Amino acid sequence: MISSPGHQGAHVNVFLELYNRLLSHFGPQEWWPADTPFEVVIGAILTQNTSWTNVERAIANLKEEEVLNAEALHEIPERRLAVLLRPAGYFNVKARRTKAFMSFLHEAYGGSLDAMFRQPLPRLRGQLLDIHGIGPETADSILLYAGRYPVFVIDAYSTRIFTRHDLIDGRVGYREIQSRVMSHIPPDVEVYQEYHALLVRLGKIHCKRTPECSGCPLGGVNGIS
DNA sequence: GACCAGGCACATC
DNA sequence: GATGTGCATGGT
Repeated sequence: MISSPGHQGAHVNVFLELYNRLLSHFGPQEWWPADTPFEVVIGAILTQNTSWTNVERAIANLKEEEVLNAEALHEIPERRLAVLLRPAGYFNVKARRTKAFMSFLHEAYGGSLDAMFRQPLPRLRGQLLDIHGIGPETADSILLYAGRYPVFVIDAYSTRIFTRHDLIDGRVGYREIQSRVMSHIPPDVEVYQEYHALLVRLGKIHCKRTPECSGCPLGGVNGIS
């Protein structure tokens, strides 16, 4: 639990309040579900607009074929990779994106994730965004969960929850939402990881389509349930 | 059978 | 800059 610095009545940090309530209600989520940082990176690409259970099947295929490593994934033909990625959906797209990342990793860092993660945050974030198929959420997931950089990940769930509870304006962009959150939460890798995971946990069951969102564990955050 | 899932690139206006 | 569309499997 994080305590709010200026907790003197009128100015409550609603982002912090939300985090504390989620943590109390659900407990630690212990994300990202992966054995290695490399697996986090690949999972981040594969989970784009896709349920995690489908990603798990594709990851299992990669492990089965023993290609879930920097060398083998760089060598494997895109066509054959696509077959293994089939259960994750968009398999042709994701095969291309995975190969694009592998090309970058080898050309820029000799295939070494450790070397890549030695780069300063702004530089590496820019490099990741330049890779075909890696957008803001995928880049930030890689940075936070694989590289342990203190960046907050914004996704469809967090956007919906923040909007629904009136913590942000519904139409602002990714960077705007991200900076809004990060300006309210001290930079801490563990907290950022946990917060994002908790938002996904909540988003799977609430803040979806019904206006009432009955039974929401957040109750009165920002006066809105 | 419709709708959804831990996005992104690209075309068009 | 905003909006629309293709990409694809598997669960509810």
